[in-house]
Amino acid sequence: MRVAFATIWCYDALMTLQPSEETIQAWIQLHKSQRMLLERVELALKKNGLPPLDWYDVLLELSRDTDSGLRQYEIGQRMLLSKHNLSRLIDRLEKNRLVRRDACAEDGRGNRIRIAEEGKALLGKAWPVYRKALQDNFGEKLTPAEMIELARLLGKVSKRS
Amino acid sequence: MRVAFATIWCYDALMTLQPSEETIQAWIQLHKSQRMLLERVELALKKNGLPPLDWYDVLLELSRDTDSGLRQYEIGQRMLLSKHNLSRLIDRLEKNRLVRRDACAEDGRGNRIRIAEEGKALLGKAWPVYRKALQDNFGEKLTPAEMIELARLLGKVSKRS
DNA sequence: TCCAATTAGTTGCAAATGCAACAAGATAAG
DNA sequence: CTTATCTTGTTGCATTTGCAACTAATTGGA
Repeated sequence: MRVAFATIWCYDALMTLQPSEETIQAWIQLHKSQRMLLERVELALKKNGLPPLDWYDVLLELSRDTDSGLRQYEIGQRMLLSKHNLSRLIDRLEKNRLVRRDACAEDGRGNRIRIAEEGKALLGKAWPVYRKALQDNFGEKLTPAEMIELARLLGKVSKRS
Repeated sequence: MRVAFATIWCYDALMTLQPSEETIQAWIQLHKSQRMLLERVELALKKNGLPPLDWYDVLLELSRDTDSGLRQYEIGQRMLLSKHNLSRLIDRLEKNRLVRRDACAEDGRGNRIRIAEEGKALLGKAWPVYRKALQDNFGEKLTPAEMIELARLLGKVSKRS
C-alpha cells in the first residue's frame, strides 16, 4: 500500500499542481500562433484599405439576424468582448454608418443593433480579402482532418472548469 | 481527361481559394480560446497583486541569460512584440527596477537588458500563481498526448509560408 | 406596492498600442 | 575614405483598451 500511496501522491503532484512540459509548450505555442496569424491577417486587410477584424466580426454576427438585430450583450457574449469596449466599438461602426442603434422596445435600458446597407456592402467587399488571407496563412497549413482535430482540442481547452 | 481536369479545377477551387468550413471553425475557436484563457490567467495574476503576463514573459526570457543579458530586438523576436512597444515595456520594467538597461559594448546603437534581483524575486513570487492558473485553466483540460498534438498542430499552423 | 439587488449600457480617466517620423550607429558599395 | 543604405531603438500623436464609477431600467422579494 505504501507504493500505491506514493504513486498516487506523485501522480497528484505532477498532474494537478504542476503544468507538464507539454502543457507549457502548448501554452506558449497557442499564444504565439494566434498572435502571428492575427497580425498577418490584419495586415492583409489593412493593405487592402479594409477596417480591422473586429469590425468584420461584429458585422458578420449582425448579418445573421438582419431583421431583429442583436442586443449589445449578445454580441459581447459571442465575441468575448467586454461591454464598455463593445459600446465604443459600436459607436465607431455607427459613426461610419455601418450599423444602426435603435431603442429597444422590450427593454428600456438596451438597444438593438442592426446592420445597415453599407455594412452589408463592406462585408461583401472584405470577404474575398479575408478569405484569401485566411486560407493562405491558416487554412492550407493543415489537412482537413488536422483542422477538425485542432478545433476539437481548442474547444475542449476553453470549456469552463 | 476532361474529368481529371474538372477534378483538378474543383480541388484547386476548394482547397486554395476557399477556406473550408472546418478551417473557419478552427479559426474562430483559436481566437476564442486564446482570448478566454489569457483573460482567466491574467485575472488570476491580478487578483494576487501581480503584474501582467507580458512582464513575466520578458523576465523569464532574461532569466535564461542572466550574465550577458539580451538585446531588445532579441526579446522582440522571441515574444513577437513590435520594437516600439517593447521599448516602452522595458521602460516600465526599468522604472520598477526589475531590469537594468546597460549601454551595449559591441553595438553603440543598442543596449543590453539584464534582469535585476528584484526581477528574479518577482519571477519567484509569480510562478506559483501562474502555475496554478495555467494548470487549472489549461493543463488539466487535455491529456498529455492531446497536449502534444495541440502544440504540434499550432506549430504547423504558424510556420511561415 | 415598495424597495433592494441585478443587469444593460455609457463615460471619464489612465494606461497601452499602433503608426510614422526620427536619430544615430553599423554596414556595404563605389 | 566617402556616401548611401540598413538596422536598432526612441518619441509624438492618435486610437484603443481597461477600470471604476455612474445612470437608468428590470427583476425579485417582503
